[in-house]
Amino acid sequence: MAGAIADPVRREILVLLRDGRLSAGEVAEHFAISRPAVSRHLRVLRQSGLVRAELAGRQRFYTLDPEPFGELVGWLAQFARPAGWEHRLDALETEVYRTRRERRPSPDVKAPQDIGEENTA
Amino acid sequence: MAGAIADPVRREILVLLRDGRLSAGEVAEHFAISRPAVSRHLRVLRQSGLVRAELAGRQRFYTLDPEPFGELVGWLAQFARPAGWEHRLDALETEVYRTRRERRPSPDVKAPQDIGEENTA
DNA sequence: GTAAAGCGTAACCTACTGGTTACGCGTTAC
DNA sequence: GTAACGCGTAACCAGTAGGTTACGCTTTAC
Repeated sequence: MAGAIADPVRREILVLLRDGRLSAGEVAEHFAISRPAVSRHLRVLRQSGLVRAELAGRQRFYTLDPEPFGELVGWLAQFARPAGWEHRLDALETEVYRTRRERRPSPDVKAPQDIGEENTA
Repeated sequence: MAGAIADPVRREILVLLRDGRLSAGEVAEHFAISRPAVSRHLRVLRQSGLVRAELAGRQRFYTLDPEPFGELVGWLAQFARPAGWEHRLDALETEVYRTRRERRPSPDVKAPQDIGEENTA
């Protein structure tokens, strides 16, 4: 997870995906490096759970998954000095998880199909 | 900055330092790796501004600097879905910076002496 | 059916990272 | 003054990360 964010290209991919889903090719267009290189960055992001891929014909659309970010923020929270920030972040994290559950009400709605990933975060 | 957090040893060092300042040797005791290896991790943390060293005789005491954490949290905030979290984090960040200023009221109080670092964050 | 498009994987190479041991420098102890 | 302590740096080495090109598979277009 932290390692996934350490790379500047991956961070930029995350920013791109912030505004909506993009196909692998659309993501690759934004970079000077080769498409396979971008493809591997996307794989790292997938495996750390920051991004989710959905198959649509011969294309793969990538979407942000906000959940793991809350996890990192939760870890960072223990280092903040000002009293109160930690509690507020706890509430915030809870909110993140709740929102996630609400976004996936029934797991059998598989249109489009999610691609399985080991999630080695 | 993000790279500094990516390493598990460095993350554990930060956790150790959370409860107060430690000398380089005390930090090293907690790990199975050699002292020079720990020393280099401490240097990375210093250069990314996450940690500050103060000279005391032949010892070097390390302290957390909470400020850069707020920076990372601020970056992460843009990826959170639930409405409201971003604003609350903005306020939180402000609080971090304010607290930091208050902790260093006069820069000419140099006892103990801070060690300069390029801060290549 | 055949060609092209869209992605991913494999194999390879280089550069960096993180570990080690050897060493040097300043500080404390005696 | 001399020895021991605390810590950092230097030199070296192995493993990993990130880049490239070549290739293969599935889907769309004709």
